[in-house]
Amino acid sequence: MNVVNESPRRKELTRLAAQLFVQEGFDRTTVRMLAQEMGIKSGSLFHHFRDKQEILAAVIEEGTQNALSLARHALEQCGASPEERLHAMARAHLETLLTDRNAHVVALYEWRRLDSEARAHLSHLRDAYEALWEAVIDEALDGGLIRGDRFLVSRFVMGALNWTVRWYDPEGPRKPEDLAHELIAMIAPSTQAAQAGSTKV
Amino acid sequence: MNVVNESPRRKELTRLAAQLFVQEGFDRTTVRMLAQEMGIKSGSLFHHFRDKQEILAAVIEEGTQNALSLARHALEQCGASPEERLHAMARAHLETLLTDRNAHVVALYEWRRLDSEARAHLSHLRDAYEALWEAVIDEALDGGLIRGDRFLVSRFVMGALNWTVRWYDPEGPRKPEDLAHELIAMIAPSTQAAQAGSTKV
DNA sequence: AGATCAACCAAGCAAGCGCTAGTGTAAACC
DNA sequence: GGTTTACACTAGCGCTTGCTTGGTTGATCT
Repeated sequence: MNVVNESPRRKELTRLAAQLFVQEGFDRTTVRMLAQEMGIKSGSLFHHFRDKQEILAAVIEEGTQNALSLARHALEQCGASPEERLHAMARAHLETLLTDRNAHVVALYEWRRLDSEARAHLSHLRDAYEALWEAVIDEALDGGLIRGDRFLVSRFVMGALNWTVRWYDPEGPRKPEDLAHELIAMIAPSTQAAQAGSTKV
Repeated sequence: MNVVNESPRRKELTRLAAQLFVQEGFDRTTVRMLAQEMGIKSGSLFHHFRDKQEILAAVIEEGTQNALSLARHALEQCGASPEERLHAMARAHLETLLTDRNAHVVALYEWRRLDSEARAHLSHLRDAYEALWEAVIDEALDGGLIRGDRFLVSRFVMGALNWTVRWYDPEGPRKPEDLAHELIAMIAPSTQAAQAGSTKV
C-alpha cells in the first residue's frame, strides 16, 4: 500500500476524484464510480488510498493548499492599497472555485464529511488560509474601505464568494475577476470600483 | 398508503425528517435512522411516504412554503421604504434559516437531491420566493439604497445570507435580526443602518 | 538472470441500504 | 355489531456499498 506516498499517479487520481466529488457529492460517489473514471477496477483504488476517507482528505488538502498558495502569490503581486489587496484575494478565491472548479469546492462543501483525525490534520491549513482573509479584511476596515463588525463582515463576504459555486456559469460572459470587482463595488461604494461597477451595468 | 394525504402525523414526521436531514445530510440519513427518531420501525415509514424521495420533497415543500409565507407577512407588516423592506426580507429569511433551523435549510442545501419530477413540481414555489427577493432588490436599486448589477447583487446577498447556516451559533449573542441589520449596513453604508452598524462594533 | 516493486485485476465478503409483503390492533364509522 | 381505516409491526428480499484477498504483469535495478 502506498499510503503516505505522493506519487504522480496518486496526484492524478486525486484530481479526478475532486471532479466527481463536485459533480455528485462525496456520499453519492462510489468507489466503483471513482475507479471507472480513472480507468481501473475498484479494488485497485486501495493500492493508492487506504480508504475512501483518505481520498477525500487528499482532495481537500490539495484544494486548500492550492487556494492558499494562489492567494499568497496574488497578494505578493498586487499593490499595497486595501482595495487592491481585497480585490486580489477575492479574485484568487473565485478563480480556484470557478476556473479550476474542483478541489477547493470540495474543501468548502464536503469538509464536514471528514472524520475527526483528518479534520485535525487539515485544520491548520484551513486556519492559515482564513488568517490571510482576516488580515486583508482588517486592513480594509482600518483603511475605511468598508465598515462593520470584523467577524460578520468577513463571513458575509465569504458567503457571497462561496455561494457563487451554486449559480456561476463558466460558459457565460462574466469572469471571476468581474465578480470580484462587482462584489467590492457593492460593499465599498466610495471607491473607483464602485464607480466602474455602477456604470458598467 | 397515505401518499397525497396531509395528515397531522405526516406533518410531524416531516418536521423530524427535516431535523435529521440538516444534521446528517439527505444521503447519509437512512430510513432506519428516520424511523428511530420517529419512534417507529423502518417499515412503518412507508405507510406515510411512498419512498425516501417523497420525504425529501415534503420537507422542501414545507420549508419553501414556510419561508414564502413568512416573507410575505414581513413585507405586509413593515414600512414602505426600500431599506425597511430589504431589512424585513433579510430578517425573515434568516429567521427561517437560523431559528426554525430545519426545513428551509434542507430546501437550500439538498435541492439537487430531488428527482426531476419533484423538482418540476416544486420549482414554481421556489420561483415565487425568488421573485419576492428580486422585487425588493429592484426597489433598493431604484431607490439608490444600493448600487450594482441586479443579477450579481441579488446573488451576493443570497450567498451571504445562506452561508450563515455554516457558522451561525444559536447559543451566541447575535440574533437573526442583528445579522440582517449588519448585512444591510455593509451593502448600503449611507443609511441609518450603517451608522448604527459602525458604532455598534 | 534474478530480484524487486508499483500498478493492476478477478472474485467476493459482510454489512447496510431502500423497500415490500403480510399481519395485528385499536379506534372510528355506519 | 360488523366493517372500515389509520397506524404500526415482523421478517426479509434483492441490491449496492466499502473494502479485502491472493495473484498477475511489465518495467527497473543489480
